[in-house]
Amino acid sequence: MVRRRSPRGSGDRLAGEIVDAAIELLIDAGDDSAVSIRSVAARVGVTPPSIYLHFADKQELLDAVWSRYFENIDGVLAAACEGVEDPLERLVRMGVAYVRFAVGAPALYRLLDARTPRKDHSPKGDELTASAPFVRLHEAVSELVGSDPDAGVLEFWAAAHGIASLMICRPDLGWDDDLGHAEHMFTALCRGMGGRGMSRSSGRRITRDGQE
Amino acid sequence: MVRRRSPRGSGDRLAGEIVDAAIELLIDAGDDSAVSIRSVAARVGVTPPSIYLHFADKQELLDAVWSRYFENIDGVLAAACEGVEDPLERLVRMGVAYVRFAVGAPALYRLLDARTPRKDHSPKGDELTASAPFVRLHEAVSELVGSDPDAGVLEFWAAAHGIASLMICRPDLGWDDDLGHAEHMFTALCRGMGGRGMSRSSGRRITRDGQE
DNA sequence: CCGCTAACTTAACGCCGATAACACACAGTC
DNA sequence: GACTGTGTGTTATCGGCGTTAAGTTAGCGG
Repeated sequence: MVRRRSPRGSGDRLAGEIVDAAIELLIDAGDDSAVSIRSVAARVGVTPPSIYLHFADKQELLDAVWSRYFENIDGVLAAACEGVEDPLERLVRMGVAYVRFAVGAPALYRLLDARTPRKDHSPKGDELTASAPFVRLHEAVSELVGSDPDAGVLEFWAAAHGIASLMICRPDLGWDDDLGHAEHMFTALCRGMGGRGMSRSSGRRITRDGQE
Repeated sequence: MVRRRSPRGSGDRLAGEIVDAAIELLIDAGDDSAVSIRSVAARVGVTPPSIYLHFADKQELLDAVWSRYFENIDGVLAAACEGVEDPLERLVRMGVAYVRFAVGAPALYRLLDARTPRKDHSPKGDELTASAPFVRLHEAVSELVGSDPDAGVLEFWAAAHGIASLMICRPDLGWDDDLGHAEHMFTALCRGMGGRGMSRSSGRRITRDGQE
């Protein structure tokens, strides 16, 4: 594969093509084993070291792929609950849409936990809290629950992720080939959250190691 | 490191030592990158190809590691809800215990979804359904919910996995360094499930691709 | 046309998972 | 006690991986 050298100012163009190529490889193979620096480079029509002009290492490339992929989620959530007023129903639909989005491109979705957490990097909690899908969920949760909607969003997301993750990596568990389980779980979760005055803290503090 | 050859009958002894070594490496490094066929072999005191006398490939070794690790979960669940009668409370405690178990050894827990699903392997749904932790959860869910406890268990597990997975690979999300979110989520989920007569199917069928 | 530097290539390092071919020690047989 | 088969490993090697150092080429300002 041939590829003309980028004109002087715009070497960054290659960065985009690299991300595109990685996404295509992930989707085609349905498996991250097909994505190597070398295979991505070959697909773009360039030599492997060129990748490093634009990404510090492979993980940074995969982060970029994840970002590009995850940008789409907000549109999906918006479409899922369009015209639905009831906050519980909105949440259930968004949850189901999230799971559908995830299982629709498993190899891409799995980038979420494929990465080993980097210790060096600052807490991105704020950046998440400010993201479009988060605020969208936040609205609905706020309407549904009395107190601590932030916690509700996080837990809702965790539940959605759990379903998506298990459906992807343990498909042999009786998911009935549809999203009924997802819908059922979200309904239960939202009904439970919607209860009046359930506070998050039960008084005692539950530590990670079980001590104290 | 030296190692005497195993006596004639018991070559399988090495298999156990290999699994031990892999577990130690995972725990020490907190990261699967430290586990290679070579590093495991070195730790056992053997050459790399010897691994293949006992495991077909690296994935099979990791599966064995996962099995050994996951065998402990039933004891953890049992201990967590010992003496607790209320099924909702039992479930919440087991859920919290599950998450604590997972985050306590993240590198080990992550083996659950590190593996790319193998297409060739038969549905292991039955084997899960028969497993000790599953039946333990099943009991509690059955007491709590009217219909379809199997679905309840699966969804409960998915929620637990979601929390654990996110806490491990996105520690920067405001988990408050305790398991309060887990407890809160399980409480909500169980309360929602415990409701009277919520059926799983809503009539329409929710397919994965959103068509029909 | 000159020279600078952005954009990319060539070559190589060390590690990886995996395999083929070989070596050795012990068990059973005669 | 020598013979042989086989379980239990080792040696040597393959191709691929992520990554880096050093070299090359092409476009743009002067």
